[in-house]
Amino acid sequence: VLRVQPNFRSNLLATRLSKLANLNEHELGILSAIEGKPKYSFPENSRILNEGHEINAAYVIISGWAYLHRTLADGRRQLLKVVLPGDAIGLCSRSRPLALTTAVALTPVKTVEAGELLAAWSEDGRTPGIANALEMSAAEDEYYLLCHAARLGRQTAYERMAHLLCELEYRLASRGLSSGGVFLLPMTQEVLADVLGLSVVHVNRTLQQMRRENKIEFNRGKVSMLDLNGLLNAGEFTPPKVSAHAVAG
Amino acid sequence: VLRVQPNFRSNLLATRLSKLANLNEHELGILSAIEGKPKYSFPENSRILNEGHEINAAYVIISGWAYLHRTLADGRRQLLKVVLPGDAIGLCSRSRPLALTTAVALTPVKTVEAGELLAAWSEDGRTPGIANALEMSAAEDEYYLLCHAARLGRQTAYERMAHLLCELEYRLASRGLSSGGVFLLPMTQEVLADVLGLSVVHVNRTLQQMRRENKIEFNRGKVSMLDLNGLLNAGEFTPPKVSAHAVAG
DNA sequence: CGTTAGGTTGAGCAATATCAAATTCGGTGG
DNA sequence: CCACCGAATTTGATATTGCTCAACCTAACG
Repeated sequence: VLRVQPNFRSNLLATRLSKLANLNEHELGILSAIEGKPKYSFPENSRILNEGHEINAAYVIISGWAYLHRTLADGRRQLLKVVLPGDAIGLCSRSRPLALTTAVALTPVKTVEAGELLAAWSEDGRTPGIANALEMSAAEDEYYLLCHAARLGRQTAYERMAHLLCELEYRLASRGLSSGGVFLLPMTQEVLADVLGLSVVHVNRTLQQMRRENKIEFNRGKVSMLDLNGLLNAGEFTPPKVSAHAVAG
Repeated sequence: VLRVQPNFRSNLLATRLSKLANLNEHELGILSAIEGKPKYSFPENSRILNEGHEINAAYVIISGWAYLHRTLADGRRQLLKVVLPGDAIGLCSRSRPLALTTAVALTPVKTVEAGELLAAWSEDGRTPGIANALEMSAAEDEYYLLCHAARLGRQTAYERMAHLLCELEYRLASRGLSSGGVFLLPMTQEVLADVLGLSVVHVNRTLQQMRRENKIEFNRGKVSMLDLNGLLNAGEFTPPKVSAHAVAG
């Protein structure tokens, strides 16, 4: 059986960061060393960070998905960021940082500890590429968060869903985890609802409308975006452009 | 006539940053020198940054309010951040940065150019206090943006309004621009609607409900929060706590 | 097979949007 | 001082989107 898409990629970190800035051999070495470090496993639904608690380690996700969220007193929940393989959690340069949100494993998650990234970020001299790439990555994160706010504030259910799918596809593609609009999406409709600020029922109906219109397939955690252009248009998704520097191929 | 609250404060920047980290005399000197620099004026509704365009200067707002926003193809608009006196616009350490959102003057705005802040941020050795304070400030900005997303995604109109008013009061108070829940709010209901992801009419009705319940007064751009606790509770507002470090009084 | 989590469906409802008109308010020119 | 103007606010009526509740279905898994 042909695997449409790998669940696991080695070189995730280097793949991703080298698209954000030019990295030299030394820096690539550091990144692959980080990926080779011992793995920390977080079971599904376990907490990786607690809002308000001190952050003790910077992690990079090697496999699995996570999310940042906030919960209101009566239980209403809003996801604030979907964290993909290759993303960091708790990578933060201020001193004695407190977590601004709670982070939870959406699937079983494996991470490596990535203090080296923090070191490479501050010590500008010897790892300018990594420092640069991390800066770009942080800016992209901010961009996606801004988009998230605009989505929640001013888009309809259909538009939100389209925008989210486009965003995920785009982010996954840059890690080699999506191709041709086909990717694994390990989210229940309830989780989607809490990303998009909608009810489960309405998410269900929105997905059905997209299926009816032949925009997507979505079964057993696998999405196929049949009409990527249509969705990009409906959701008005625009990929991040955070710097005027070009990255050499 | 007693002025309830000053429109203009000298020492805005030093006031604000010294609440975020301990600053030495040298650093306080740098900050007040920045505030003394020549002013750039932006008329009401003029653009300060354009999304996607390169950022050429870092500004600090000395007087007036601004906002960051994004607009959809059909004109729907979502404000993403309200920028207050003492806040920076375009303070950004990556190389050749592009603006992630458009910035617009909500009122006439005066700024100073603040390249010194960028310099003080990177050159860690001699201005650790400023570097630290800027780090904290950036983290608080992120916190407010996360709150904004949660507000838009999962709170009711009434809760959103309560949360926003509490946030603004809190941020203004740290600059000496609010006391006892009384402050100037230079926003039309239409702007409030675009902050909160609501229609103007609904903003109007929500404000009226708050007036009826004696939670607020809001006339001619002046807000009095008559029941601060009630509003904190209704909006579930929590001030940012971004670091475990205490700041010496 | 039975159990269970997740997905689907229908009916009714609540929150909020839209539209259109009326009113207030702060200027501004006569 | 007054009349007028435009912007902002307010109001009422109606429409729509998306929510809630409850039932039912399906597929995976032990």
